[in-house]
Amino acid sequence: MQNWKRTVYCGDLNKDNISETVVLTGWVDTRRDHGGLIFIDLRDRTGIVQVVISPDTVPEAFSKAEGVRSEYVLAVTGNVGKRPEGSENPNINTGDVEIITSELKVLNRAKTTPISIEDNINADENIRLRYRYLDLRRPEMQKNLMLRHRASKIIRDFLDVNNFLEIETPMLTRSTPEGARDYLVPSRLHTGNFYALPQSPQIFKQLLMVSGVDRYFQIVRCFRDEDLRSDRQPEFTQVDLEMSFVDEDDIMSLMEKMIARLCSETIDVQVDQPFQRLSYYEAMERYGSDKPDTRFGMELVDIGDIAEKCEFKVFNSVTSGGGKVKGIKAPGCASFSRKEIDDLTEFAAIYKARGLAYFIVTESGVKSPIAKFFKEDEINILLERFEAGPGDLLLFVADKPKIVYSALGALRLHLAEMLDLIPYNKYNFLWVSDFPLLEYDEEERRWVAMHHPFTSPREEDIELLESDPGKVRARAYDLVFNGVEAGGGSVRIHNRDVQEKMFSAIGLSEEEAREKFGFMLDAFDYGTPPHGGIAFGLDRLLMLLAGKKTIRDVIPFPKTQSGTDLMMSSPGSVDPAQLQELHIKIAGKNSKNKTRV
RNA sequence: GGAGCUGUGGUGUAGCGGUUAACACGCCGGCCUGUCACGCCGGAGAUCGCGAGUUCGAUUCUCGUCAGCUCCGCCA
Repeated sequence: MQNWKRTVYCGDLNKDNISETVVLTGWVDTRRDHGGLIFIDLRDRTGIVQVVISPDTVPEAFSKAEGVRSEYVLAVTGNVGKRPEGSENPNINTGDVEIITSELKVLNRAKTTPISIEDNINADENIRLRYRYLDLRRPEMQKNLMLRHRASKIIRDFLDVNNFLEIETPMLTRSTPEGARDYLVPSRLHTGNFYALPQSPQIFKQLLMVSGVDRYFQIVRCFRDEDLRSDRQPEFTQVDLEMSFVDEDDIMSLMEKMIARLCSETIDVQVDQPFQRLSYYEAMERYGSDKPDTRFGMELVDIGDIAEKCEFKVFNSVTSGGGKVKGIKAPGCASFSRKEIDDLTEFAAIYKARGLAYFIVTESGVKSPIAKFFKEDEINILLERFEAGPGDLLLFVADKPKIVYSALGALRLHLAEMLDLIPYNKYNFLWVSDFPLLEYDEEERRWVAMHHPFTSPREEDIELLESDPGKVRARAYDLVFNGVEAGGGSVRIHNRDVQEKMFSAIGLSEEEAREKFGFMLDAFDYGTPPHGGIAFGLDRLLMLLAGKKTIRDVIPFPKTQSGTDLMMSSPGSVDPAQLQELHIKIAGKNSKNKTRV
């Protein structure tokens, strides 16, 4: 009686195993049938190993092997043999050995798969998502799953050693004002009332500090019902933590150690500490972004002073109206055609820039429709400031600061990508800090918290909360990783008076504050330690560590851009009886009740 | 809510106002005892996302629609 229990993983075999008898299980990666000899590459999550089946020695196994096809599930018993001289395969880890089959069992058959199980396939994401279980069978996706596991484990171990307690917080919680749109869950026991899924465990972790937990963490799913992007999913995972009796430097320096360890132990990259720090204002001025990609230069250059004096009306009217005029140098792009420059203008228009002025720098001077508005010395100062020489192209945007930043910031990234100026082997981390506590929301016509309403203002700015809210600086910091916001946190308000002032600054009435956050204000009355914390987007960290362009590649079962799951067809309709039980009626004729097949 | 790109055998692509819709991989059958992108021979497989319009004729042009992706808005 043959025992078919696996004794070893395919990818773990090497010279040391030679002459061992092993039992392997796995999927048929490829089958090479030479008529008189069959090779099967057997694959499991560790890799592949070549299995040889000879008709002379094992005719029964051979005839079974003839019927085997790709992705069949097999168990193979055999001897680990050294490959014949010259037939080693240096391309695979197990290439020195092969399995001389003695017995073979087909555990299951497989239809031809809609996508092939190999790396570098170019299949439509549509199909990959519909057959996600097959997509995940591909080695690169398996690698991502393993990376995810490794990363969580490294983080968990690091935080454990540093005295953090892993504590779970509720998933059924309540909707609070501010922030993203909530996912709601109807309450059956309380007709007409709803739970909300957490956008983050923010309030709970602060209350845990009140409880004396001192250091908390959680690797936790969060939910935000907003539109999706390549780095945004409706449910995503945060590495969430909070510490008592610390200031921002304590948090940042500990987190730098954690991130550095994560990088070294997952992708063997050593990152320098301390991380670079940049103020929000400096980040916006130099990169046009609060999450600058600092792997390359191409910084924005301010020419407000020259614009102010020049004859070009568009420029000087902007400066006199409180706007900004800034530019960027596209190195070696003087040869751009009219069409290419038009395309850049169109690109800038996405960010509401009304125009894109340009200077083409040549040996014989500057060519530009607006050059005539500038004096020669103004042009020279300008070229010097950009360190521009013949062959370069200068691009300018004049507008409200916000538009100048976002248009040029995006243009900077766009050009860098176009010109292949981004060193993809670099891993740059930086902290952006000194954010404004509040920003004015034109639509709602009120101040809103830039981070969240529990972020502490700087001590010396507290008095400005009432007089000049826009000037108040927050004790907040974001971790930026290769131009992606990978995390953010702050020192929190731990004082009832300040918290009430904050609520009032964002236009939350006393009644509302009491109704929505009364429990929190109450908690602050019972001895709340100073505390602060941070949360990282685990999916984004993994995306960057894995060198992927979207977090979907590091999420086992992600949603499409329209928030659907193509594999299980969610969201889906529910039985009317379920709705009735919840006292819910679907209003409106446009209610979608279709089920995808 | 908006903009752009994409949609052709199982997969990835080519193509064009009239084609027998082409190619590669895969698949099926045959041959093959050292391959590993195995090789050789043969074969099957596509109402060109869906709907309407223009046209003698639409996979091709136009409009709409659906789906996927990228982005703006949104995302404390």
